[in-house]
Amino acid sequence: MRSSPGSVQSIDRVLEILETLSTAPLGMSLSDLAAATNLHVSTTHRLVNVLTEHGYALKDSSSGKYRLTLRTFEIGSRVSSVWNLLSAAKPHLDELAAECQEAVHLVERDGMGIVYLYKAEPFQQLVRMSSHVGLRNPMYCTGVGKSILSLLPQDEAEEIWNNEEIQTFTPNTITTFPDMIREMERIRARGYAIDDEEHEVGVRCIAAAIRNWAGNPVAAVSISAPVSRMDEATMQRLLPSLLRTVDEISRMLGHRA
Amino acid sequence: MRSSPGSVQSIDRVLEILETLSTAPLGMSLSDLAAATNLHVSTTHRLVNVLTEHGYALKDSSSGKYRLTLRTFEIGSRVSSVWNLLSAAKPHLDELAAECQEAVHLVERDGMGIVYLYKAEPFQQLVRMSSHVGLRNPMYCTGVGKSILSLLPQDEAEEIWNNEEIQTFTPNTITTFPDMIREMERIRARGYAIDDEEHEVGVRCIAAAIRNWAGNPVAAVSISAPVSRMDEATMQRLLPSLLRTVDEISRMLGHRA
DNA sequence: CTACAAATATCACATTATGAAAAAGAGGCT
DNA sequence: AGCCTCTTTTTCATAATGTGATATTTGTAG
Repeated sequence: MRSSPGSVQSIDRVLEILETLSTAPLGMSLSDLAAATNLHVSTTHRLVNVLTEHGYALKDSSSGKYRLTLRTFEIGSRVSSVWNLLSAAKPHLDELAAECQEAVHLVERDGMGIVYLYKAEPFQQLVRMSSHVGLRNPMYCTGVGKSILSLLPQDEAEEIWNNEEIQTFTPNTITTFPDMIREMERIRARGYAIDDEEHEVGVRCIAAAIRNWAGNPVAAVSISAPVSRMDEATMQRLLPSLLRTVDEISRMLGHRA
Repeated sequence: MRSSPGSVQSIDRVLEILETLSTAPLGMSLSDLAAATNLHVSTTHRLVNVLTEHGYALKDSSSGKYRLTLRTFEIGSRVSSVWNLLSAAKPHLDELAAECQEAVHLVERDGMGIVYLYKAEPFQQLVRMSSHVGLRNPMYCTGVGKSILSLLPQDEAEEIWNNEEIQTFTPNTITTFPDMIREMERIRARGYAIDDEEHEVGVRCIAAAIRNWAGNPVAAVSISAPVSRMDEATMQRLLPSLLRTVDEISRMLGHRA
């Protein structure tokens, strides 16, 4: 009896182990791992050993705990879209960050969410921001996400909305679909999105989408700053640079306006 | 009959599929994938579907080819050592790159090799260099690798050497162990390593190791440049900054001199 | 419309993964 | 030391699981 069409027990389990290990910065003992995954110790041992033999995990000789090696990092960096986007975008993003003297983010759409691919920060601008390369966030609560969402076909946007577990991160978070539809119209009308403390209190950002050769919004760029430094006037001042940057990157991906 | 102790066929196979897909920037059709992995189409289909259902791969609707999503990128970025090192090192590396106006690399040791974690480049300094974040290289042919190797216990260094398939990348590549032992002594004596076109013709670099709380050389930093810009005088000029940088990072990891 | 190729689904079979139980290690306490 | 407890590793009989030949569907080109 197979649980669902196209499911292989041992693989389901080993992937769960991989993901569990990835969230344990200090590593996990075999029994921790078995407890966390609800697998028998014996089974866990066998599976984590397979990961070890393939170089994905190792057993720290001093602590005796299992943790991930850089193998997943290596493979993750090879994902083609990372390459394509980063090589096209990096110089532009560094330039934008230097020009604005604020943190600049590049994200790519991945399924129902977005993943941060790059973060350019001006020197010593040490504002604590929860974003970092590799982080996955939903679309509805971030400037970058909303800018992408607004350019998708309505049914696709709705599907993404419905698949998301809507959380109220701050008082400003958009939590109903009608509100989001109005927001998406505003974004399309002005050509950029604003995240006004919708995900993190105290952080405001402006964002715009990058389009590929087919015109699809595959990625986005944002400029983020504490509200104190990001008032209406500042946003208007930074906007042209942001829009120029996403245009230049879009063109490098083959987009024709 | 199990092929080797601690081996699970379906997992071995799915990992091979994952790795194969990671090297195919344009994606692969099911039959391509089956051919590349020597698996039956039917089996390949089942396994790649498991990856798809877990969000690691997707089937591009226009081309019909399978490729990896950003899931591995996401998980790879969570690997704890990446976090620890990068957060400690990033500002120092950016500063070093700005100061030297040359490309700066941060690598971490992973098993028998090194993996590039970060690359800081001064503006518009577009020299083609094969290195990029996520790349894995052997130790014997890179400055960063040699600087780490030189601080390992002799038996460990020898084990790494023996496990490596030694390739002659350039006329300067060190290809015999006695030569490497002498080189390691030189590196220990002066406190830094030089890669004098040993991996790539035309690229010279200076490198030094980062030590953790236990004194182990877990990572390294290098400054790379075309030979034309990296003569003896330049190296002597850049060295203090490099050594100061690795010292600062080592201290942040708890190393006491 | 037909033919061919590629992708997906089905299913009987035995190979393969499973987990109980036993063995081997690693500390901790008297 | 020696004993006890907890954790990790190995073993092995069992049947549940993954396998791949075959069938079906889908897609593409002539």
